[in-house]
Amino acid sequence: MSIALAKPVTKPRTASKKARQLQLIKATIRSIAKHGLSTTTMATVSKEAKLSQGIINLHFQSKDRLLVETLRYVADEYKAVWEKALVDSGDSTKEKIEALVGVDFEKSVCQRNKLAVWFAFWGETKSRPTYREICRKRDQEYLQVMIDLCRQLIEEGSYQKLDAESVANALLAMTEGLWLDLLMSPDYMTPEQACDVCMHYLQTVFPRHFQA
Amino acid sequence: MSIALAKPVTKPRTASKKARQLQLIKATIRSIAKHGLSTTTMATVSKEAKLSQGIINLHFQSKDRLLVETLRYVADEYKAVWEKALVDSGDSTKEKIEALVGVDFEKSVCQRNKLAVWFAFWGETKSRPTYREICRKRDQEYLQVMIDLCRQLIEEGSYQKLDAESVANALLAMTEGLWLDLLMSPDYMTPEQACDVCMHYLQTVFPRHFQA
DNA sequence: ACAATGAATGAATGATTGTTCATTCATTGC
DNA sequence: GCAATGAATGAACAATCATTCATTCATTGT
Repeated sequence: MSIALAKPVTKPRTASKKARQLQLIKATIRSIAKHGLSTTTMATVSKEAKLSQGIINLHFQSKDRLLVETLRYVADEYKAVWEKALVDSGDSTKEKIEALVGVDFEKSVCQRNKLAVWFAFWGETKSRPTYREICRKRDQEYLQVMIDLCRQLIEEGSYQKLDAESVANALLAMTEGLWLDLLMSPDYMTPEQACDVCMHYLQTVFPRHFQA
Repeated sequence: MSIALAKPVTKPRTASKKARQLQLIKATIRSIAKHGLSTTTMATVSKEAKLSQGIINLHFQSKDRLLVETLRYVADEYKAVWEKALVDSGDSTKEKIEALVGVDFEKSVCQRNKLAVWFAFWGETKSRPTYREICRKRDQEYLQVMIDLCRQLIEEGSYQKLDAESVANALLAMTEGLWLDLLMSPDYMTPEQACDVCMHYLQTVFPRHFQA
């Protein structure tokens, strides 16, 4: 008992740089979700992280860099999740598309805090080229994979009338629009129902692969 | 000549309350599009309106009210435009749906400044109930009309497998997602192309009404 | 003409915000 | 054990911001 109590009287004040930065980024996500981007301050973030005022400038130099790194973190995490889902999925084109769509409505991606972050930064893209480029990159990478998969499925199923790019664009746009519903009206629709809306679209577009 | 010059030496300083408020709201829209919501200040707005600092508090009491009234203005304008489009459209259900979709990609609605305003406020909805309610109301009113039209078309065309609510939700989500593309990557897609993506969706869902 | 009205101004004010830095404190190597 | 190191603190500072208000000025009624 006395041995067990001996150490933890003083809390360790140091952590590795990476760990502190991650802690601050996660606090930023919570702060944006809780207060909005326009009222997220150095104080709200450091308070959320239960650390002192100066800590952000120590690790990120400025508020601006913290915000950019937060956006980059969410974007990288998103990419990592769908890349893993592709690897883990079945080999068929249909299963890969299914896995990709599934990711967008999965817990780690489709939680309101994360959605709030996406929309917060999307709202600033017109005036902030840095935000815009990060967001566009995310979109383009995902879109390219989806286009390729759709093209493959169109060949496999001889859906001659279909244009892969249009279908992929429609699917991606639909997902982002459904995210807005989930952010704004979480009581109106669950992530599962939102996913069903996308699957329903796939059924009507690729009837021979996706059937009810 | 001397008579023509006599008057306009001094500019009129007074305008009706409504006119000034509208001028300030339009300046707010431009400021949000140019600087983003989080760096839109009383100074950027009054400067954009070419009026003095104190003018906003005179007409709107606070910055907060100005922002809420700006959102309300954009929402009301949007509703007015689609209600007019419905009245002006042909009588058939198909034409009404077409008119409704067309509005979303029409100049007055689908300009980047307006889109920037929508996304700016959407990004804050999680933390600001007032914003959320205005945005939800807009969504719900439009959605309800679209659901009713889809239900009618499903009956007319005997599309037994279709669920009106799913189709309307998918269409609305797609539109909002396409708005994001138009805001972020205006060079990748034109409003006309975005509209085509929606029309393409309608073709696959209601093949007997919308054909290529 | 002139006074009364109220819209508009912009300098001043106080509150908030991002950033800095001298100091504190836990950790590491000797 | 004892310096040396550098992570972390939080009070202090400068900059920015929303708001106020005494003053200016165009308009309207008499």
